[in-house]
Amino acid sequence: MTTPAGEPTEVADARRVKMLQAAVEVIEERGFSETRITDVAERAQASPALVIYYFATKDNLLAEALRYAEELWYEAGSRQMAGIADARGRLEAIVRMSCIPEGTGPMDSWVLWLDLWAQAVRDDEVAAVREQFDRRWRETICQIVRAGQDHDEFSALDPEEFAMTFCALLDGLAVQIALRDPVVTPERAFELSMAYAGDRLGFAWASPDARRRSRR
Amino acid sequence: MTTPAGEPTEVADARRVKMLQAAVEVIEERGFSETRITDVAERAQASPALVIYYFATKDNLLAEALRYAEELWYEAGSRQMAGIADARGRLEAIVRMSCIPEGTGPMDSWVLWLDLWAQAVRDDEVAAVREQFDRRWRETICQIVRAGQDHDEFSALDPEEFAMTFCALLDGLAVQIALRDPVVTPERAFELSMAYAGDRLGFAWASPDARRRSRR
DNA sequence: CCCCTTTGACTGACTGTTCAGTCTAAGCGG
DNA sequence: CCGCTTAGACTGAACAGTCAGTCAAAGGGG
Repeated sequence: MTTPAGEPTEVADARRVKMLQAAVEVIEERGFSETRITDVAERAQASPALVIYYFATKDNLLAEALRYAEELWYEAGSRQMAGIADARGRLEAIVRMSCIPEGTGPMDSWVLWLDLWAQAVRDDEVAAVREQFDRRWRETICQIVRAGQDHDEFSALDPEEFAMTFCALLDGLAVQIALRDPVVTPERAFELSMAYAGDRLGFAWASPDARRRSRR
Repeated sequence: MTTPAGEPTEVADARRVKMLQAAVEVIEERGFSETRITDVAERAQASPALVIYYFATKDNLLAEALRYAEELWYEAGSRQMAGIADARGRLEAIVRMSCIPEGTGPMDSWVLWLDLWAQAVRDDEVAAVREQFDRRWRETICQIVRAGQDHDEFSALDPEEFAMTFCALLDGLAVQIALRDPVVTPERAFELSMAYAGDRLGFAWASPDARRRSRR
């Protein structure tokens, strides 16, 4: 066995996290397949050999880095929603987070997800991370919808179906945002998402172009 | 200059296309970054050096391969829509094509698009291909909507806005389909897309679970 | 003979991984 | 308190393999 044995020390654990953090950053900058162990090692102030010492193989390092990033994203989501009582507000918070990059933490954009998807096609380990992430994401939406329905904030519709469609919409918009499409700006994506949610869930969403709508 | 000079011969042009076709196939099988010149050369029954002779660099080859694939996809779309008179039918045809893999030609799935997106983040040439593709795709949807509105098939809404949202929805669903998500099957994606379109554009879409809906 | 096409052989650069061994700190018998 | 041992953390240097791109030369049609 080359990996650290038995119980991980606190020191070793901190190192591990530092390397994962570094890996996430490098993947974002250079892309998944262009990420070299040396880059990660440099950023984590360690030698390439040490990185292998901790993660055994490059593939494993990258897979764990994606897992770590997913966890970060999810925690950020929970933090955004915390303290918001009404379902509509929670939905808005989460949509805003998903559309408008904030620059908090190492996940300042969706570019990582594009790499994740591309890799998930052929890499089973990455595919598992992707699937779990999507499941959790849909489940989060589902819970918000159900809570809103219980408090008569939202109209009665199948939460599963709504989540499936809504998450797909958010994913699709996220692609445009990540690739900086000149037409689909983050703000526009946010408005479109909320307009859809308001329409389906039955709440009024005051969009900036509400004037045009109110005329009809 | 190492590339074939002046006017391309018919023979040389056929070779070129064969190589592009081969490249697309290899990219689909192995992924963009794992595609080696040797693989493409082998499949096109040529030597690696000849591939370089035609395309100068690997990056150029791959970029042109993506352009070629985009063209194929677009032609397939036109073929699907040809002969369908009503806008609703054309929309349905195009959504079906985008959701349900057919296996016609080298584009038997969306996996290529995931690679395209991931590469577009850092490669300007690929980014240009992506942007053009998206623009054309949205424009196609726009035209269908406008045609439908002219014949009073569809209700009056902003075609641009609809196209933006609808294309994002299709993209998001395509991701799930390409990654074979156990929940979002191709048929389900097709139904969800058409349900959304019917809802916004104001036509009745008889979904398989129409019984449940008609009860309320 | 000339020019375009094609190739096999080669190379130079890159990079994941191994390995032999160093350094540090803790455990422990005396 | 001291020396000895052990184990984990860590590293520099080398290895082995890969792969894009080069080049000199051959093939072949006009």
